This record gives sequence, C-alpha cells and structure tokens, in this order.
Amino acid sequence: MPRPASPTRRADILAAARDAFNARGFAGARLDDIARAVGVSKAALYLQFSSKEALFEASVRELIERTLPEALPASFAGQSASALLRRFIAFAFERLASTEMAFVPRVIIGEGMNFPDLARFYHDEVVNRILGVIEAVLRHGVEQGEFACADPALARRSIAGGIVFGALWKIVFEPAGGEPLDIAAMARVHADTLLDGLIKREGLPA
Amino acid sequence: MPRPASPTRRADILAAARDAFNARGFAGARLDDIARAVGVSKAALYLQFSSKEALFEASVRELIERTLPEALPASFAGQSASALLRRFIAFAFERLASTEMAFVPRVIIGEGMNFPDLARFYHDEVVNRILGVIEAVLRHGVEQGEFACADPALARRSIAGGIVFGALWKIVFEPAGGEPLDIAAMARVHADTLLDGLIKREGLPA
Amino acid sequence: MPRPASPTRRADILAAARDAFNARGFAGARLDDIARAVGVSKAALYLQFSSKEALFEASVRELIERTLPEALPASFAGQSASALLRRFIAFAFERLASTEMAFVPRVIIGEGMNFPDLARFYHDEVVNRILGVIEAVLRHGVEQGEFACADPALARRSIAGGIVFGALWKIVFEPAGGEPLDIAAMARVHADTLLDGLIKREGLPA
Amino acid sequence: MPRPASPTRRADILAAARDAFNARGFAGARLDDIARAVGVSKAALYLQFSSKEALFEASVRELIERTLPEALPASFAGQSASALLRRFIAFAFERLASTEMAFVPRVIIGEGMNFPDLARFYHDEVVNRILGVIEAVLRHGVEQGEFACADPALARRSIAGGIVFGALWKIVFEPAGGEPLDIAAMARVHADTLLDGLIKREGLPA
DNA sequence: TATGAATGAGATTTCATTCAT
DNA sequence: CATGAATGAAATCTCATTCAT
Repeated sequence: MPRPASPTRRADILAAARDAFNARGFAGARLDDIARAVGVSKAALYLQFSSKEALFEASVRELIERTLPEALPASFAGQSASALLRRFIAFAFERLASTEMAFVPRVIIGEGMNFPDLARFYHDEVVNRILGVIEAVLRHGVEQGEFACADPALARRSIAGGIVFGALWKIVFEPAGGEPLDIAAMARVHADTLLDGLIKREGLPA
Repeated sequence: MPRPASPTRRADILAAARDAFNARGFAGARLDDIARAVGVSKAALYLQFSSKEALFEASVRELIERTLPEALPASFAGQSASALLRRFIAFAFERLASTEMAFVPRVIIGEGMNFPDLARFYHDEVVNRILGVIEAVLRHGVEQGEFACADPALARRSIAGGIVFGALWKIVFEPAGGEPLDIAAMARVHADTLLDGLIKREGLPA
Repeated sequence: MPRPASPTRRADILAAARDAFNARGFAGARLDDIARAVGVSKAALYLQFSSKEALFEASVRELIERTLPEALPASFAGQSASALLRRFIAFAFERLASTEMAFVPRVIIGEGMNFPDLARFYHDEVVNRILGVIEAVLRHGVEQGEFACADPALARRSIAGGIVFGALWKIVFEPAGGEPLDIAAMARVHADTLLDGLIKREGLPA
Repeated sequence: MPRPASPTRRADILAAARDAFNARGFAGARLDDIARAVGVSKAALYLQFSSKEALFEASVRELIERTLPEALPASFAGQSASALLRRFIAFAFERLASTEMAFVPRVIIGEGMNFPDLARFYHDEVVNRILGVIEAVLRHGVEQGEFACADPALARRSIAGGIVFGALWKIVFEPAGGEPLDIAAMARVHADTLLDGLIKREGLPA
C-alpha cells in the first residue's frame, strides 16, 4: 500500500537513521529498524539514499549543516572578550550536550576510521571552524589588551576540550553510572577557570 | 598444524583483538582476522573466550589493568600544586596520545552504549580515579593558599577535557587531515592557560 | 511530464527492450533501463505489456514477424542449383551477421528453455522454414542431376550450421577477442566447400 | 550439523552448479537451489568459491579441462585425412550433443556478454583450439595431395558449424518440439557432404 | 588442545510490479 | 494515459558460532 510522498519523508528517515546510528553504531544499526521506525519499507530508503553508507553520511551532514550556523556567533561587536567567551562556552555546552548533536562526535570518534571522507568533512567543516571562532575570540581579547595568551592556536583546544568532555560525560559516562553533570554549572566553572586561572590573584576574590 | 600451548597465547590474542577493534570497531572487526593475525584457528579463540563480546571486554579490561598503575602518578609529595599539575598534565598528555592507550577511550566512546558493564568499569576504575587525582591536586592547592578554585569537582573536568581533546586529535583528526599537534607544546600551553588564566594579570608577562 | 500517445510508442519500447535483452540477457535487463531509454516511466510499460516476460516475448516475436519476409529469398526460378545455393548462403550470412537479426537466435539459445512457446514459435516459423528452403534447393539440384545428396533432410543442417556459426562468431567471439571474420569471404568459402567437397577432384583446380 | 569433508564435495558442487546454470542460465540460477541439490548450506558454497561468478567460471573451466583433452586427437600418424576428419566429426558430435557439454556453449552464447573474461577463456581454450585441430587436419590433407582446400582458415568453420548446429538442435530445438535428430547419422552425412561435396562427381556414387 | 568444515541467522541490496493521483 | 512513490519477495553474501575429529 503506497503512501503519499511527503516533504518530511526524507527528514523522517534522517532522524530515524540518526537514532539508530546513535544507539548501535554504523555497523550495528539495521536498515530494517530504521525503515520500521519511519514506517516505510527497506526499499523506500533506497529511493533516497543509494547505500547504508550514503544514508549515514547524509544523516551526519544534514545535522551539521542544519545546526552549525546557529552554533557560531555572528559578530563580536561591542562585547568584551570575556563576555564573548562566556557566552560561547555556555552556548556550546548546552548544544553539544544534547543527544542529537552529541551523536556526531560520538560516531566520528567511534567509526571515523571507517569513513575517512566523513571524518575529514567533520574536521574541516565543524571542528576547524569552531576552533577558528575560539581562536578569533582569543586574538580579539589579546588585541584589546584584555587577554594574555601566548599561543592562541594551542590554547583554543583547552577551551574546546572542556566542552567536548562535558558532552562525552553526558552521553557516555552518565548512562554508565557516572554522577549527573550540571551542564550550565560546568559551563560557568569552565569559563571561570579559563578566564581567571587557578593561581590565586592578589586582591581578587576566587 | 597444531601449535604448542603457550603462556603468551592469550596475550597474543588480546593484542591482535585490540588491533582489530581499534582499526574497525567492534562490529567491523572479524574473528577471522584476529585468528589469522595470531596464527591460530578461529575455533581456538573460543577455547579462551566465550564470545566476541567476551573477547572485546577482555581486551579492553586487560589493557586497563595492565596500564592503570603507570597511568597514575606515583606520588605528589613535597611539591607545589602548580608543579604537580604541570607534571600531571604533561604525563597524561604523553600517555594518552599513544595509540595503545588511546584505544580504550576511543572504543568506550564508540561502543560504550552496547557494553554498559565495560563503560561502568572504565568509568569507575579509570576516569573517576584520574578525576579524583586531579581534584586532590586542586584541593591541595586551595588548602595551601596557592589556588583559587571555587568548585574543584567541576573544574577538574576542564583539566581532563584538554587532555582528552589532545588524544582525540591525535587518533581521530590527524588521520583525517588535521594539522599535526605537538603534544608536549599543547601540554605546556594547557597548563599555562589553566594556571594563569586568560585575563591579563597586572605586572605579569603574558 | 506526460507525453502524447503515439503510434510509435509501442515500437520504441520494443526496440529499447530488444537492445536491453540483447545487451544483458533476459534476467539481466532492467525495466528501469528500458523505460529510461524510451523516455517513459516504468509503469507505462505495463500499460502495453502485462509483464517482463510478455515484453520479452513480444520483442522477439515482433522482430521475427517484421523481418521474416525479407529473410527468405523471393524466388529460385531459372537458376542452377549451385547458383541458388551460393546466393542463398551469401544472403543468409549477410542477414544473420547483423546485430538486429542475430538478436533472435542468441536469445532463443540463451533463454529458450525458459520460454518454450517462444522457442517453438521460432523453430516453427523461422528455423524450419529456412531449413525447408535449403532442402528444397538440394532436392531441386538432385532432380536436375546436378547434385548428389543422399539425405537432404540431414545435409541441410550442414549448410545452416556454417551460417549460424558465422553469426555466432560475429556476436559472441569477436567481442571476446576472436579474430575478425570476413563474412562475405566466409560465405564464399562455405559455398565452395559444400559444393565441391574437400576431396580433390581430378582435373579441377584446388 | 557439520558433515565430513569429502574429496567429492567440490565435484558435487560443480555438478549441481552446472545443472542449475544449464536449466536457468547464470542470472536465473539460485545458490539456494544449488546448495540444496548438494545437500549443504549456502554458506558452504562460499567456502570453496568466492562468489556466484567464481562458481560459474569454475564449473565451466572444470568441465572444459576435464573433457577437452580426450576430445582432441593425439596424433595424425598413419591415417588418411578423410578418416581423421570423419573420426573427429563423429566424436565431436557425440560429445557436444551431450547435455553436460552443451551447457557451456549455451551459456556462453546467452550470457557471454556479461562475462567477457569467461567468453575469452572459452574462445581461447576451446573454440580456437578445436578450430586449430580442424585446420591442421585440412592442411595435412592438402599436403598429402588428398584434399583440395584453398582457404583452410575459413573452411574449418564450415566443419565446426555443422557440429555446433547439431548440438544446438539437441538442446534448444528438440525440447521445443523440433524433430528428433539422429546424431550419429548427422555426423555421417556432415562428413560425407564436406568430403565429397554436393556437386555430382563423374563416375562416383553419390 | 586445536582445527577444518560447516551452518543458521541475518545483513544489504535489487527489481518487477502496483496504485493513488 | 501516465507517473512517482512505494513495496514484497527474493537474491547474494557475511560471520559468529559449533563440533567431529
């Protein structure tokens, strides 16, 4: 019994695919399950995607392309570098800790070696761009005389690292019995630590 | 061609299994390949491990148990908190960036959801202990009046995050075309950033 | 994009079907390709043919019915049996070596067992009639005292055999790397051999 | 329930494969049926042959390699060219008309275009070798002053053609309702016709 | 202990065929 | 008439697992 074509069909498939890949990994996910979740036949998947691999790549790319633009701050104008960094960290934490978004780094880390094109795409289009934004904020702060940062190209990874760690905690360790993590609190502490440093400053409150 | 039983047989199998799981993921690795790499029959694997899952878990656990002692710094006695933290960071970066050690976080991230026991084991035995060490250093620094850190339980993840990010860069993004990362330099910058903070201090060089 | 009904539509489909069946065999040919070649939808094929089998049978039958008249020589009147046979052989070689005509024997040989009706039709309408023509020439020659032929009913297959072999060479073995065959020359030699025999005759040039 | 390894296992599979390919063609034959005919699982076929195509090629090659040597005369010594040719024709008719052997040309003709390597192999190893033998006999006869044959390279196809036609008649047209063909009689008549020619010779019985 | 041989269950993929529009 | 969308049924192939030897 054929079903009507629908503009959401493709999006439905991508969402179901994402769930499946998220839950079982690329090799472990079954097209049968994806099809059943969408409510179509397996063959219907092949009307839109030429292979399981193509479906996987599309599910990753689509998510990235849909969500990346709003993940990057549009402009730095009129804000202190500290405020910019705080906002970026808070925003990134909240985003990346959501299951939908966290799916991508998880599969890239877990299966990237089997999909070198995809890993490169993710590196080029996501990781590098985000690192670029962070570095720009750092340089902006240095130029304003607000930040001291000898090597922004390396320091940016310290900032990204905490965010990634928070996301991994949420999706990997919390389900495994790790203590629940308050994302907003961790974002705040991450920003505090990075901005103020651990070493006590004279005359400043901790 | 029967081979003599050997005490290294089990270790050989575990090493080959690790290579395979590292290269292709759990589902993608084939017992055939592992057996061939060791030079035994597939059936021989079942003499030592009851299933592919068991072999996977054993290969991860064995590595953890074998390397855990050297993964933790032996003693902190008689050093400033700053020096301790620097040493720990340098030590952890170097360790985790090696392929053998990086294998564990990678598979835990990629397959942890299908191996909850293993994820919990890793969390309990490794992640939490390492985080505990970091937290101890932080508290030690606060007690000595050297550090200002309002929430060591959250701040420790900022420290760990940079380390994990460095390791992921090495094993995931460098192979995908990312720029080569100088681990020692990043360790230094990570420690600098965390200790001194980004915000410029009066009278201190950047 | 709907297209106007057209009297050539059916012929177009049959021609495209023939190409496809010729190129990949019955099972290997895809309705998708046939439809695309014609420029209609797959479903449109079903408006004219009830199944892939029906389309195949129709494509073969149509070719036979369209080409049979010109496959048989019009008249033998007023010629020597030798001349008749030479003319027939030359004519048949030339005809059967063309791709379009060779299509039928090829698919009958390859798929006849799955299409017994079609094989019988081809046998009755083509093979037997052509063999009948050959036999008539032979008997004509014997009656005229020109030929010596004890069993024209069997000998006719020796004549047809060379022709079929030539056609198969063209469509099967030349594409597979066989040496190119000069059809006209082979027709000549085939006729010579059959008429004069291999055993040397007194007083005749070899 | 595993079955004991057996030296006939491979031969059994090849025979069953030949039956299946003979009955339904390459694309139409199902590995399921072949496996069931042998009494093993489908997977067992893959222990010996890496794909359906490999099984097909092996089934053709094995048959050719097993039967071709005895089909070619070992030596021409001490026989008249006529006797040689008669013997060869009789032998070839009998052989090629058997179902086991005829399967090969049938499939090559019907599906050779999908297996260019196999078609070339069949051309090189079978067709060309047999044509070479025929041509050698013809040249031998010419050298002995027994045959007159201006172009043995073309005439050999007239000889082969009758044989092939006989085989095709047996496997294609007899099942389709064609009149039964007496192979031995046709072999005799084919040899007679080729040797003596159709044109009546003075003073010789027809 | 060790293995070669075998398999069952399931994976992806293909394609002739149908039907609402 | 015509089609885009959909599907059911099957095909090939894979692989963890078992067992007689």
